[in-house]
Amino acid sequence: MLDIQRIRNNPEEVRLALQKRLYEVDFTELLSWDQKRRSIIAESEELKARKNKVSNDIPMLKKQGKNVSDLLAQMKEISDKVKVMEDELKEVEDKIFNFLSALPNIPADDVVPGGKENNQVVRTFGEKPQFAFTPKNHVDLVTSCGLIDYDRGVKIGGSGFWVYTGDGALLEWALLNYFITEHIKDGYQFMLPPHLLTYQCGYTAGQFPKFAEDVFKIETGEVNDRMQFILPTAETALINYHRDEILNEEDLPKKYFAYTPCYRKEAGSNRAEERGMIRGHQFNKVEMFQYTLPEQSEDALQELVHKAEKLVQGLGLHHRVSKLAAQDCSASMGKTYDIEIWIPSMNDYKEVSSCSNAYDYQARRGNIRFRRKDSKKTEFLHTLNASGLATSRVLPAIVEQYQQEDGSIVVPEVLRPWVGKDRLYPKK
RNA sequence: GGAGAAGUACCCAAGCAGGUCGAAGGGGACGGUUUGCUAAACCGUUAGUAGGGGUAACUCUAGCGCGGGUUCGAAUCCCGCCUUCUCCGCCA
Repeated sequence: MLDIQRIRNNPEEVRLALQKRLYEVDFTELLSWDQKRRSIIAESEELKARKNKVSNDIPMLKKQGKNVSDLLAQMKEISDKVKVMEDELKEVEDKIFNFLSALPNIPADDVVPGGKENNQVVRTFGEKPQFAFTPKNHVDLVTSCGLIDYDRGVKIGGSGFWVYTGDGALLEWALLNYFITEHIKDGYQFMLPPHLLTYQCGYTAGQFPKFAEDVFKIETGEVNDRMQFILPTAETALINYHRDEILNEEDLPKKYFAYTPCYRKEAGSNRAEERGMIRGHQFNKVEMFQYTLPEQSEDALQELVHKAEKLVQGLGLHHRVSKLAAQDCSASMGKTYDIEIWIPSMNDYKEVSSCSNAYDYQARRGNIRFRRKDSKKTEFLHTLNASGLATSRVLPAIVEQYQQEDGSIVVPEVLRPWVGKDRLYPKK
């Protein structure tokens, strides 16, 4: 949600800022609604003030034995008038709300305009591994080593699902344990939220109303504000944890992380190049989340990016960090860095973490504020989220980057305590 | 799943046969008097918030779980919903 006051005062500035993400918007209608809204309020409140005053006087007049029937009739008239005005007001406020709800966040000043093609690689870590043999792709590797069962995954869950089996499950679980351990070391609080969320959660996060088609809804409610859906990311839960709250300045920042599976429809995105576990309807992710003071969110974003990178580095995997161009940032976010991991068989880098600063965009939608210690004033806080990490591309990267000529896979050192093996071999 | 009860400000809690009730009382917090210091005692302050108008002082509107309705007037009456608690049943 953008601040309507900002649009009211500088419509052109906001329009140009949104244009950076190739989003065209015209505020003339909005501004006329805004004008109308305020004039209705001014007029109806004046009527209400009068009505309140007279209504208060009526018992006294009655006590004095005066005839108040004229007054009652007058007040009835005013009451009816106010009612009509309030209907009008609600109508125009709905229009304003719907308009504002659909607007994406304003990109930060240092975010470059345009689409994906303008993303900038900020830094890279490691080198592309060179193989003295013909490397296999991750689908073949995890299948031959018995780590993932794709066929039976589809059999029991339908297209886009897989099953982690045996050492594969251990390897997956080891990754999650590794991430969790690191976040706890860094002072983040571990959270396990519900996986079913209410409509309001999706609204606050910025997924609704525009992207409601991307999530799995469950049957219980058809009406928008009663429906529940399965979370597409733990971010959706964590942003709502402090919804409608006023935190104290000294309690910020709040640093959380959560593990949840993530469920996404991914409708229409089944591309041949994305076979395997690169894109599925369900994947495991540990998500970091921060609520910060506005003046600290920039540093917090850097911290999150470094934390995500450190996790990939700890695994010894070649990757790079990209700063996204305006259009490639998701709607709620003002600035985003992606950590992208090298997948040899695809000859490409794939996102394993997206680290974003939403500034006050989500806080406005969720009405999440804090109180300044000195001035006692309330302000919207800033929220940030970063994957740390999603496993569904880390595991392919591990098996591909660590594969050996005999088809076995070396287990990254940091995972060995949990996997209990240092190498995984193909089944006969 | 079935049956009851309840949701009032930071917390507890009165009000609920509609009319100075934006709300008694207590606790807490804050300020003060007293005091060598602390405690106690006493006095005082204490909705927060959102929105409208105004350069401002200030002023008005909304608000007693949420949303509607009745009425000149609703914390109080009516309807719908949400949440919590208790009891019964069922179950990992």
